[in-house]
Amino acid sequence: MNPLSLFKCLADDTRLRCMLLIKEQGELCVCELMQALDQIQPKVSRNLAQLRNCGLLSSKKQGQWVYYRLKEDLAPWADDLLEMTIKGNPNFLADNLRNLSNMGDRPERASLCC
Amino acid sequence: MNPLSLFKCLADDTRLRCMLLIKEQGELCVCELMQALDQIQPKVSRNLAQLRNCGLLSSKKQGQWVYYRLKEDLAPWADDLLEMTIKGNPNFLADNLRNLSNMGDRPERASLCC
DNA sequence: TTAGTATATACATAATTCCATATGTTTATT
DNA sequence: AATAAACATATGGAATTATGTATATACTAA
Repeated sequence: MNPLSLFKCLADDTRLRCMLLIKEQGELCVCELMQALDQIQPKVSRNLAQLRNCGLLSSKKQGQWVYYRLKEDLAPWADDLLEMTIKGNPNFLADNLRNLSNMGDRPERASLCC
Repeated sequence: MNPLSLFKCLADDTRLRCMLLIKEQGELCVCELMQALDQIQPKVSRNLAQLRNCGLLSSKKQGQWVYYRLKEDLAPWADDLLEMTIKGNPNFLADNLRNLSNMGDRPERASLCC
């Protein structure tokens, strides 16, 4: 992960919020991100695909849902950078996290039930 | 300094290298950055102006030269982020620093002579 | 099998960003 | 005063990026 690629990925509101929300929440599926960001599905999906292609996210399919999380081998400096961004901007995700917690019928995770 | 603005500023090769070089060197003038980056003057100048307009850099004129440095009140998380980027990518600036040290006739700084 | 939900992607267009060239301003030098 | 160096900026156009719509795939449930 070279720094220019990382910053290009983060230089878009949708992608930045996706990355930070996933960093905070561990993993999220597309429909949760749609709700959190209040954005239509193709927009969210397309940007997540881009983040995965750049090596920032990985995805796993579970039933009808696709969960995205930080790539397991993400460079430590990049991971720290995300954390620092969250810590340094405590209100940046406030609306998105509220939308997420207001979401009814969030999909159950394998990690929660097994 | 909101995170999206910062990442947009850093999502360009010229601007990213300018920021990291200035972070490392304390302050640099336009002609030094031209040499370090091997880029023409209007390109460097334009991007520095953008970084200043976004609140990342400040400039001071000294004789015929204009020196750029990190804005004094730059948010600590942003400053730390730059440092982390440098530390996490030790070779990223190698070529630029070599170009800089090969530069003959670097302007003398007030900070060095007074 | 049919219908519905979740996600991905193709395509055309809109919006943004980036650039080289040309030119202007300021300062230093002769 | 005339020339040159350092820097800034305007402009038109090129290139990149982002978007909405439409559609396809995969899975679930009835």
